[in-house]
Amino acid sequence: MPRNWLLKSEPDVYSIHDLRRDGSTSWEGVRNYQARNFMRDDARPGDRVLYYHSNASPPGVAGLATVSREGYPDPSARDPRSDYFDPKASDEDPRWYMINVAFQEAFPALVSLDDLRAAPGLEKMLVINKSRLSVQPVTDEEYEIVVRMGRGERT
DNA sequence: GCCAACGTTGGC
DNA sequence: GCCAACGTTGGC
Repeated sequence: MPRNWLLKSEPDVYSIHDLRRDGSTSWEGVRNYQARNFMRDDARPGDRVLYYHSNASPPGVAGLATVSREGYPDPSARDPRSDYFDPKASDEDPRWYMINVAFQEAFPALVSLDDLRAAPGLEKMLVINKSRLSVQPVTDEEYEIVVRMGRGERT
């Protein structure tokens, strides 16, 4: 059974439309231990992804993706020229991990954070309460509700 | 191992 | 651009 995740990206940096253009991408640059652990330990190919635009107006879920590669060391942590360079990362201890994600679909209209807050069944979504976590698990029920909202289906 | 200082995230 | 929330760092 695939798991469900919500991944945040700032659309000015890398939006769902960039992902559609590229087909897939490596999710580099996550520098938070809880988010890292989810990618390193739990994410598997075939897991389902809600693609969330943060720092946007409005913020919200912009589409769907899938995990296309399980967690592996994030090379940007070892690259001194990268914005994501971490001098404490090493070959023996990569410290930071990333996954690959593949484009699935862009919603016809954004499911805004306000929409999420207002939707029955989403009261416990982490994005509403633990808004800073950039990789977070989503329950099957939450996933289905958000997908229906994103596709404009009536419940 | 505590906790103050600091840096970052992200909604507004 | 502001700033509250919160994660991380480092001195003790």
